[in-house]
Amino acid sequence: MNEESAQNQVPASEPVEKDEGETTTENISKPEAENPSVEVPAVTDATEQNLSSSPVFVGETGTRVKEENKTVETEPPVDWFEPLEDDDAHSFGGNDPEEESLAGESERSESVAGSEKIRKKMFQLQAPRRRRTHPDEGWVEWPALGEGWKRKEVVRRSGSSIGQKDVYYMSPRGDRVRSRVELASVLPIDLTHFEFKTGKFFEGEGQPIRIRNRVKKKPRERSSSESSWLDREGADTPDSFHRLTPSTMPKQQNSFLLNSSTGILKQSSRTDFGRTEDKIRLPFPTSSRPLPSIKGEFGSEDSILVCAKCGISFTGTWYDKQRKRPCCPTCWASKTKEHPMIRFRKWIPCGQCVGCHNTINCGQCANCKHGLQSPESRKRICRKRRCICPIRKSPARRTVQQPYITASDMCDDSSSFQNEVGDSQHPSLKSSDTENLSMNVDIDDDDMSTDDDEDWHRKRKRRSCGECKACLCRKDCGTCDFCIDKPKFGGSNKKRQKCRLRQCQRQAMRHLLPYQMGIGEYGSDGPLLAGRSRPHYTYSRKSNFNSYKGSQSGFDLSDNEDEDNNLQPKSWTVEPGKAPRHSFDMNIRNPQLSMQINFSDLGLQNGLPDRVPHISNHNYAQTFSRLIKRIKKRCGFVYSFTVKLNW
DNA sequence: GCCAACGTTGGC
DNA sequence: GCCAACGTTGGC
Repeated sequence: MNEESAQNQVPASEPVEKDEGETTTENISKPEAENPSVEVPAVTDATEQNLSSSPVFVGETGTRVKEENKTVETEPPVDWFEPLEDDDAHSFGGNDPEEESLAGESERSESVAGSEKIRKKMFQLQAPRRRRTHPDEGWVEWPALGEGWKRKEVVRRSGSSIGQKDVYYMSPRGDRVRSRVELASVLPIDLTHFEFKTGKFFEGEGQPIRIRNRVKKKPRERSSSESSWLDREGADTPDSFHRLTPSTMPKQQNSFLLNSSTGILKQSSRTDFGRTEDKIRLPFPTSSRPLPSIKGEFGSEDSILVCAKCGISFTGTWYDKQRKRPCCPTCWASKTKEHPMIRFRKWIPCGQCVGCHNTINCGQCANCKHGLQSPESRKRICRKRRCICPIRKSPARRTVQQPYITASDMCDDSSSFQNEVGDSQHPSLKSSDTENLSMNVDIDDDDMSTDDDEDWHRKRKRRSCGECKACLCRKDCGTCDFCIDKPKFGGSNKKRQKCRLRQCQRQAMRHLLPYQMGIGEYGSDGPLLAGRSRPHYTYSRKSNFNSYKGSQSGFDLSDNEDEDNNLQPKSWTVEPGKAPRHSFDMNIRNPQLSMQINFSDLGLQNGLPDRVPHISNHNYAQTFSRLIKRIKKRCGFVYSFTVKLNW
């Protein structure tokens, strides 16, 4: 490093160069050493200060641009190929219009720029200050491409792609080439067997011409949760144009596990299984290169990144949501920005537990047999190899006060995890969350397949069995509260729930079911009381109910109708256009409290007189009396009703 | 991109 | 504990 400093003839008075010298990696020093004759012009102090003191280097202000342009006249542009902090190595000193525009974009937003500055300053505390290299240094004669060609490798030391090594070529005419495409345009030879990264030609089957290391993913191989935000974020972020491996990120995520206690990053069961490794690999590090230790030296290996969140180095090209900083798979999985709290919504194998470490299929379990019977079908992981303490991942709408749970934390003591997640004191685990967690942790055959995306998909679909009458019904009743809420029925889309009539009789949450189901209407078609349990069922009819059925109560209880229909939602819904505007809540409660309806209160419950002449208390009484009779007739017992009338 | 609807949470 | 509200997902 000192040697390199000497070679670069860096003035000792330049603090940046001093600092940089101490952190320069071999990746840089090597080519420089190989080309010691390269003369490194001195950099003016003014420029140096500008470049070192501000995290925004490209056109931060008009003055800045002018200064830099002025500098260009007196000396070569500073590191035209190496990223300046936020830029990546593809930047050619702002020659790339796209990059220019992007840089300008970031600068136009003061708030963004401000936060960026803070972030960069913080990041600089972790990462060594980048060392500026001269554009003319580091070039190595590269006769493989012909006489006069030069090659250079540069390791990115900043920006979101920090740690990545870029290869550049320079033609005898001075054309700088940074990609195969550009090379092809400059060098009119057959580059079929030329590997840009290594700069070598391969013949025959020596090596694939270009290893993309990408999996041609089916749409369903990536959950929309990830794809959506990946796409969204990627589309939003300035550096999205050089997003590296977006489509494979979710899978790659599964390929790493971070033990927070040991700090060891290791490949997970996914890779251990050997199934995905063939098709999913990290894009930059070679497969033969061992994964770095937790203390892997920053920048000393290809694609070693330092997680901006936890500070752990890792291989790959993981970035946080904004792609602004490196983000290790574990932190990435959390999909939380800065907050150390995460919320799990999608299960991924931890890679640490017994199940994940088991690499041998038992051949006896249902999943193994399933695979043997129908190998073409979706593979299910052997039950013996199934992760017993999966990590839940995916972004949450809101950050919750949940401790940062790592794979190792859960693997070390999965029971504690269970206890932890079941802690009723935990805000995120109260009420529905506890149920959801227990629901998801309770893994059945399909819950932890080899494809966690499918798992998630199934979880989301588990509210529908697809077989019951309700699931097979494709038509909304148009009258239940959920239908009325729908925009197509003129609703405000606040409830956003499926028609009650179409709520799965087996798996829908019970509070979404038609109330009759709670007392056995669908009992013959599926397990009773399936889904999420609630103490009682409430069906609200608020002011968006504009009318009332001719039967006055909204309950069509005529005896000459099919009884099933009478107990279908449409029987208790109101019909638009006929009537007094009111709403009511009817709670079905303890069966032992039947016949507790105080009919005399019905019309006056809100202290209001019966303002609807043709609907008297007596009518209500009759209506509900008939209703109760019918329910009693069908079910043998009667729940009590609490009816609230909101006029 | 639209839309149905799943799943979650704050307010009550 | 309930539920209105709505962010988000997933199908099309």
